[in-house]
Amino acid sequence: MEKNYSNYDLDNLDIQILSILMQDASIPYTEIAKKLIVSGGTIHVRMKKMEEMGIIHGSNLIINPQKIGFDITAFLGIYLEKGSQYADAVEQLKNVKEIVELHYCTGQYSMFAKIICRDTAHLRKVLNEDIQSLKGIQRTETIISLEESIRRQITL
Amino acid sequence: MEKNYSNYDLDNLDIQILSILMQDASIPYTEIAKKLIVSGGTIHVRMKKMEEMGIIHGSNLIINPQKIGFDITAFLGIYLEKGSQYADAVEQLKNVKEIVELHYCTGQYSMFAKIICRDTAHLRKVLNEDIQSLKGIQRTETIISLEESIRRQITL
DNA sequence: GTTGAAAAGTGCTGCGA
DNA sequence: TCGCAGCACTTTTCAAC
Repeated sequence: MEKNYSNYDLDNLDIQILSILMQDASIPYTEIAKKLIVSGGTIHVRMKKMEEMGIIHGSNLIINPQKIGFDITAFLGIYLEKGSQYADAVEQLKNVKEIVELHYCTGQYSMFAKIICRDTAHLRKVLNEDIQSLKGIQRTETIISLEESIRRQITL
Repeated sequence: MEKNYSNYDLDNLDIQILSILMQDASIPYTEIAKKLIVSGGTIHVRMKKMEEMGIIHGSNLIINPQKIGFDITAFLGIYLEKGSQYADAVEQLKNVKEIVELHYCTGQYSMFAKIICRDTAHLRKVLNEDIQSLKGIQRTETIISLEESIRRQITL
């Protein structure tokens, strides 16, 4: 499905389309076409090209977790017993639904996760029962977010 | 715009609509209606209600930053000289476009940021010139993501 | 609150330049 | 390769249940 393009054959038009759609994916193609002074068909062709290039991976709803009862966002520094257990740990952690992001990284932690829970009891359950009990995980450090001050997309 | 609803008057239908749309926001209402065996109009009414409740905040494109030349994802632990400088620091950090998330949090760091940069030179510039030079910021700790193993929405 | 259908607007495709 | 025009589909609205 994914064709072989050079990573950098995006022109100004492509970038401008992305910039608009990254802020609000529900803006119709026809309106973008008007703004950029091209036809709607052109927007369509460019979008299709960028999907084939693997730049665009679909779209998703921006929801506010707190409004549906998920009150706690936390970051988790994970220490592995051995670095070589990484691939295994990832597979196990994929089953923990509360993890929304997981990174393999430099620095003191072997891995770094972002998790979203309903309340403190839920967080404790996830930490104790779902994560710290996994094979290869030595210990974890928890950072709880008290306020999300900024949340946005990159600027092109 | 945002009406006063209790935070928990979501029924099963609302939850199911959210679950479907959170995975792919481009699925048409008519198709959701078929799956859940209700009419398209009902989906529309429910979505409007959830927007008014502030649960849904729009939609956005899922893009792959690496494919458009943003190769480095990093997390930044930020130490403030005084905790009281938080509000001020947030205002300043809003001007740093490379920051995509910023949290006020518990633990050793006063604040915690996620940043996306083009390359190591870009990262160094952002750290030295844009962030560490700001008033009130004592020092920072950088964690670079070598691989994003998991990236998904919460499961309802 | 839900339904079903009609009206308005959008996305997609093929032809021409 | 791009732009235009027609068709199919989706969203939105509304009267009735």
